[in-house]
Amino acid sequence: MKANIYDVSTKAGVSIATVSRVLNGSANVSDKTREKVHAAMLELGYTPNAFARGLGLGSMNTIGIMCSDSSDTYLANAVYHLEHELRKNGYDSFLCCSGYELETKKQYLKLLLSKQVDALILVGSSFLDMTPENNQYIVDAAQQVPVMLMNAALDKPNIYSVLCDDFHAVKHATSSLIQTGHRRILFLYKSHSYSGNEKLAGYRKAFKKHQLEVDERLIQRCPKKLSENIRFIAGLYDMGLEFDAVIASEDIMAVGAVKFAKSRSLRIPDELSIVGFNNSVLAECSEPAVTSIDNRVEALSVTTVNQLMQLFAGRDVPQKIMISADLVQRATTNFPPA
Amino acid sequence: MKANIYDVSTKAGVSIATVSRVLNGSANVSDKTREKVHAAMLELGYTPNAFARGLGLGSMNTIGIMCSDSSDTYLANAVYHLEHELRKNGYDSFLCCSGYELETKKQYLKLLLSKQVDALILVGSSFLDMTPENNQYIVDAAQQVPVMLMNAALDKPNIYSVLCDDFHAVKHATSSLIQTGHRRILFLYKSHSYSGNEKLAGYRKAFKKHQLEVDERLIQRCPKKLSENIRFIAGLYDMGLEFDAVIASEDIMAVGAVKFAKSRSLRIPDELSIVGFNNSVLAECSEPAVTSIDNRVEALSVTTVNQLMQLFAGRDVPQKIMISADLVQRATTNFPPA
DNA sequence: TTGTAAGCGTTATCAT
DNA sequence: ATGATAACGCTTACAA
Repeated sequence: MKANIYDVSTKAGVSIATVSRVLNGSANVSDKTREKVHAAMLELGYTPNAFARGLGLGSMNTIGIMCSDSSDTYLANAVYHLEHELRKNGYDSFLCCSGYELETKKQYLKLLLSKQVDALILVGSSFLDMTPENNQYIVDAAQQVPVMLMNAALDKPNIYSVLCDDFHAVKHATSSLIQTGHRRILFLYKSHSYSGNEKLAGYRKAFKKHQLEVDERLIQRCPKKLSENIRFIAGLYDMGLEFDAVIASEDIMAVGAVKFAKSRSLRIPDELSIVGFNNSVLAECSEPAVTSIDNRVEALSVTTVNQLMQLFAGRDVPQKIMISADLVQRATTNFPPA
Repeated sequence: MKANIYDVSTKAGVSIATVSRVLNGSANVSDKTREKVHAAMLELGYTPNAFARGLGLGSMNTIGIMCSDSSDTYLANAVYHLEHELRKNGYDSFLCCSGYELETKKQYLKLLLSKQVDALILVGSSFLDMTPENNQYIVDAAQQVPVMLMNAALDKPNIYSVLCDDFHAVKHATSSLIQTGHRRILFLYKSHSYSGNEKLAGYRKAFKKHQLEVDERLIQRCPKKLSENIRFIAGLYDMGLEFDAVIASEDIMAVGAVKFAKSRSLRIPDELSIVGFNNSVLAECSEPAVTSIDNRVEALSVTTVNQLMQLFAGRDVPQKIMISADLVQRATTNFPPA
C-alpha cells in the first residue's frame, strides 16, 4: 500500500541514493532525473518515513515543551507562542504537562528525552526547586540536549535561561503604591518558586528604599482558584489584618481581591488599590479592570526559541537573558501617568 | 558515548534479542537474566532509541493534536485534558496550532502526518467548513490514520466525532430567557462554524417553540477581542437596536456585554440578562459573574481519548458521541431554580 | 529460555 | 551525476 524509497527508485529507474538526494534537495542531481523522481513520487503518493529518517539523521526536528499546567492562562499563552515560533523554524513540539509533583516531573522529562527530542523547553519557574538536589534531574537532562528555561535560571552547563525581570517589576509597582500613599500592601503569592522569590524580593526592596518596615503578616500564600482566594482574602480581612493595597503574583488573585472588595463595599482604588501580574485577559475581564504587570510572555517565548536556534546553528549564546516588564495601568490603581 | 542495545547485550553477556525482550517486558526471560540485563542498562545509562523502535514497530505512540489557537481559554483547556488523558494511555502529543486559514491547516495537517502520528485529534469546530470540498483534506488524512473531531462532525470513513449538544443547550437557555420575560434576545456569534450553526439553530428553535418571530437584526457576528466587542455591542445599542438579553457563543463576548451594560448603567439582570458559553474562568472573573453554558470540555476530551483507545484496541466505536451541556447559573440571569 | 538473522526505510560514504 | 552498500538501533519470526 504505502510506497517507500525503493518503490520510487524502481519506478523512476534510478537508485535509492538518487531519490534520497532529490528528497533532501541536493544540488548533485540533474534536472532530468529530478523530474523523473518527482513524477514517480507523485504517482505513488510517496511519503518519506520519518522514523527511518530520524534514525539515520539522529533527529526528527522535535522539541519537548514541558509546563506544569497548560490550562493556566499564562502558560497556555507561552506554549502557544513557543509552538508557533518553533514551527516557523521547522520544529514540531511535543507538549507535556507535568503538574507540580517532583516525581512526575522527573518521570515525564525522562519520557520526553526517550523520544529523542532535540531540546527541552521548561516553561515556568515551577520547575526550579529551592533545594538544589531537586534540580539535579534537569542538570542531568542537559547532558543529553540543551535545556531552555523560561522564567527560571540555573547556572549549569547546557542550560539557558530567558526570563522576565520580575524583581524590578514588583519593586517598581510596590514603589508606586507607596508613593501614592499606601503603607499596608498585602503581597499574595502562589508558591516559593524562582520567580515567586524574585517578586517578593522586589516587594521588600521597595519598602527598604522608602525606609519602611515590612509587616511580615502582609506576605501571604494565597490559593489560586478564584472562589477560594476570595474567601482567603476575606478571611485575612476578617481576622483584623489591615491593608490598603494588594499586589498579587497572578492576575487571578488580583481578581479575587477585586471581588473581595466588592463584597465588603470597599471602593477601588480609593480604599483598596490592586496590582496583578501577567496582564492576562482575566485582568481585563474584571470590573473594574485590574492594573497588571505585563511580563511579556510573547517576547519571552520568541526569544527562547531564537536562542535555541542560535544554539543549534553552533553560535555562542548568553546563558541568561533578562527582559524587562511593563506596567499596564487600569482602573484598580491611581498611579500618576509616567 | 551513548549506549545502544548491543552495548547492553555485551555487558550483560546475552544477545540483543534478550535485551529487547527485557525492554518490552516479555515473559519469556528468566529472572536471573532479567536482573543481569537491568544491571547492564543501569550501568551504561542506556536509553532505547525511539526512532529505531518506531521504525521497527511502525509507531512511536504519538498523537497529533491540532487546534486553531491554543491560547484561547477553551481550546487550551481541551488541549490540556487531551494531553493528560493521552499520556495516561502511554501516548505523547504533538501540538500544532494552525490558525484559521484553510491553506495553513492543510499544510500543518500534512506536516503532522509526515511525522507518522498514530492518530489525529482536531479540536474545535473551526476545522469544519460549510463547503464540503474544503473538508476534503480531512477526509484524505483519515485514509492514513483515524481522525477524531472534537466539537464537529463529519460522516466519513475513519472519522469519529465527540461533541457537545450545543443545539439543545442554546435552545434551553434561550427558552429560559423567553420564559423569564425576554423577547429581544441578542445572539452574538463568532463564526459560521459547525457548532456556531448548531447554536444558532437552537436559538431559532426556542423562538419557534414559543411561537415568536426572530428579528434577524438580533443575530450578530461579534469580534472576539474584549475591547472590540464592547465597542461593537455599544455600537448596536447606539444605532437603536433594542435588546433585553444577550446570548453569546463565547464567554468573552458575554463579558463584553457586561462591560457594555456597566458603561450604559443598565442593571444586570433586570434590564439586561446575559448568558455566555464555555463556562470558563472568564465568566467567573466578570462582575457580576456570568451565567454560562458549560460544554464540558473535560468530559469531551476524556471521551475523545477513550474512543481513540477503543479504536486502537480494535473495537467497534460509534462514529458520533453527543454529550449534553450544563447551564451554570450566576448573577447575570434570574432563571428560576431548576 | 535464549540466540540468529532478516527486516524496517532512511542517510552517508564510497566508488564509478 | 549516479549507484552500491554499509550503517542507524530496534523488533520479531524462526531455530535451537
